[in-house]
Amino acid sequence: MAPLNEDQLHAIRDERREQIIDAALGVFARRGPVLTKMSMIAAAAGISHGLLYHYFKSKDELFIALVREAMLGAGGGVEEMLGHPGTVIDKLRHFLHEAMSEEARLSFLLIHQARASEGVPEEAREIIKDYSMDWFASKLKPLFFEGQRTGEIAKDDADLLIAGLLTAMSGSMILHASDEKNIPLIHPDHLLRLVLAPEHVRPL
Amino acid sequence: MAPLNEDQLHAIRDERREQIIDAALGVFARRGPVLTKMSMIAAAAGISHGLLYHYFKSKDELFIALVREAMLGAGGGVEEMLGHPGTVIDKLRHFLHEAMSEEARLSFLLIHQARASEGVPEEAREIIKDYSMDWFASKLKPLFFEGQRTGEIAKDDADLLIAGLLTAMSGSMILHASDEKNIPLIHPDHLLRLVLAPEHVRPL
Amino acid sequence: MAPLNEDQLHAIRDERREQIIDAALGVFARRGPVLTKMSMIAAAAGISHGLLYHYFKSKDELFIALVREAMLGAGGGVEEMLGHPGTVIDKLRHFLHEAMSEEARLSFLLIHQARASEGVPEEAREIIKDYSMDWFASKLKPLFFEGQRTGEIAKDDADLLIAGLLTAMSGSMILHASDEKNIPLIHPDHLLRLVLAPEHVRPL
Amino acid sequence: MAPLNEDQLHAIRDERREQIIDAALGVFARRGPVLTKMSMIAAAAGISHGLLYHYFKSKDELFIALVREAMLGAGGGVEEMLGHPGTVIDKLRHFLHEAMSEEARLSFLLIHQARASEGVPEEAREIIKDYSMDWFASKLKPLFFEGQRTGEIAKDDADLLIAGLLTAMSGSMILHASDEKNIPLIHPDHLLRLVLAPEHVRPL
DNA sequence: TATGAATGAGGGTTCATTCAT
DNA sequence: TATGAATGAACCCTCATTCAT
Repeated sequence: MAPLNEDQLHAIRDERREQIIDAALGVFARRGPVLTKMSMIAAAAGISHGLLYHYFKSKDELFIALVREAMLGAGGGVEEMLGHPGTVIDKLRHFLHEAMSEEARLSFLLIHQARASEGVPEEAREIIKDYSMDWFASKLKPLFFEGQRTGEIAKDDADLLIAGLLTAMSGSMILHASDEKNIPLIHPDHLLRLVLAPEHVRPL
Repeated sequence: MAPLNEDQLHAIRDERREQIIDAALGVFARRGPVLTKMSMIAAAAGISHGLLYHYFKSKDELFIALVREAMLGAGGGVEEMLGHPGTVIDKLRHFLHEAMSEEARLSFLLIHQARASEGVPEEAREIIKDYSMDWFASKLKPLFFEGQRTGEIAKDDADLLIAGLLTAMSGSMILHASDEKNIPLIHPDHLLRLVLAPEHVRPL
Repeated sequence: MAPLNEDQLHAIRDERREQIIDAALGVFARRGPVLTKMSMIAAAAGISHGLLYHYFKSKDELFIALVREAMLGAGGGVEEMLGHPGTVIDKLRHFLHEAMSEEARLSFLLIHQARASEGVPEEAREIIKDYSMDWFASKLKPLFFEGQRTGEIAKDDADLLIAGLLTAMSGSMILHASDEKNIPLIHPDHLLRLVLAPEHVRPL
Repeated sequence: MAPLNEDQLHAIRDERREQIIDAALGVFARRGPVLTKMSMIAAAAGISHGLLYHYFKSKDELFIALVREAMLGAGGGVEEMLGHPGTVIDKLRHFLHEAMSEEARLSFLLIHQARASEGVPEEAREIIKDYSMDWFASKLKPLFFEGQRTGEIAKDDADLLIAGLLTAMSGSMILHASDEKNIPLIHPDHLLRLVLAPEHVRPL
């Protein structure tokens, strides 16, 4: 019954924080900030709602922390993709598979919620503004230009291609995550067709 | 002196109803049923919140009425498309342009909200169940088969193609409707590429 | 299409007022002032709710007018009873039959509502205070004294006898008027037993 | 440091629940379910209205809980009376004293409200249907028959006697509980006279 | 650290009352 | 006189947040 020592407390603290963040990501991503109730997060994390407030000052702060983390992941994903070996198509395919993977999807949805929902705290808006669709686009543009040079990418306006690709991807993920479970996720290789030059389109 | 006559009252009622429905469609479509406050609809319609209840018994009833109307439009749009003259591609392009047009978009979003949101009244769920994505798919499938026969449509699994097309379209519209106004709507002709046979892909 | 002349308007006005008062008595008596909605009175009177306000400035004023009228009737009933021919028992039996008759009952209930309900306008309270149970008691007391002298009435404290008789009567009428329609009205001759000397008790 | 232990929490919960039930009984019994505002109960219990909802899901549920409890008491009271020692008159007098006692009166009024008021939740209606006036009557009838055999009870129709007794009692209690505090409760022994054979009537 | 009792602001809905016609 | 559209105060209920333990 000796009191826990400093390290043990620290360990508990970190573990709890992780629990909460995991739980909150799942709920916020699917429901958006307003429809997410603190009690849902507490239940998902297996703790009392009171305890949430020891780790995060408010719902807004928790949401902001999640958005911040998700943005790092998303930004990193793009960087990582650019370093992926292979052709432009290889890079893009890799990126799409990554972004739509089970683990990344929640972060993507969260960012969508932060972007599209009502009742998002101002600070969260600021964060995603820095990594907005424009930011993605600016990162992808050189890649698209190269793809157009090599003939892999369609010759249309690169901005439109990129925006189309990203919104179609996000949109499909959003719908797939909605309650109607029988809406399938669009296949990354199908998505790719939005931007491929015709001669590179392959059957699935 | 005399009270308003039958026609005048009718005119007022119809006008108000229209005002409310227009206002409510805009708010519901963007925010979903729970985040939509009756006061927002009232403000958008330029009336007091109390007056809403002269025209609709409850928020749920209003939402249901809107969904019902939107479903009529959506269902009709598909039928109309099938009767459109021209090739399979012509029909599809026509459909996409219609569905993504300024007027149709809100209805589409509303249906999305009814499908994907929390707090949707049971009756609204029933209505869209009849015209679910499956229903759309079943209508489009013969067209896709024909397109595959004529070589206009890619030879992949028709179900996947259809689901991909529809979710990409819906998703883009959702994102575009969100508050961040600089997210562009995907171009219908780009969407079409998701399903076209390569040799039919044309630059925008 | 000539405009109505003064007299016709007056006639209409009186008729409408009567309609409203009749309708309102029925509703107020059964439901009490707060649970009575102006729309119920309007419906019962067969007019629009707006028109009510041409005849009575407010719900309170209408209720007060009804209470005033009912109190007159109730007071008159007592006076009339005292002048009724016959023995003390005859007078009392006559009074009970009158008070519990179909026509008088609504007025009685209304007074009960004014006495017992929440949300009764102050002025209505004032009116019935003037004709409160004390007033009734003071009118009945000489009669009871006489009855005790003649041996018709039990020898107990007259105040208690009177209060018991009146509350039992009112109470039975209240329950009878409630929605559960199978609660029978107590028989006036049974009520009488509450106060009769034993040797005057007769089987029903 | 440590959270409250199981027992302490339980104690608080029970105490609060009791507080609320007591407060609610007083208000519901006097005002009926519709005129009772949750804020009144909260004020009477000395807590915030929000806290009410930690203990009872809704106003209806609280009312139903009270009715259920009151019916247990009322039903039990009748059974207990039948086992009371002494003559039929002794039993009845005991019953009347019990039913009109300070503690029992509020329950009686509550049941009256559940029977007679508007806006009573369906479930509450179901509960009292089982113990309706008919149920009381059926329990009392054998006793009255016996009393008529022994000559204690008047020879009139037993159903009418019972109904008269019960409604007079209820009615008096209702009036007595109303705000005008100077309406005295009818004396149980006076009530008894409604049903006694003349030779058993005694001065108070 | 951890719990859950407690509070109160805010949103849906009803209904008395006003007012244009 | 007569109608019903229109307003807004007040009530039920939810849920973010605080706090005693």
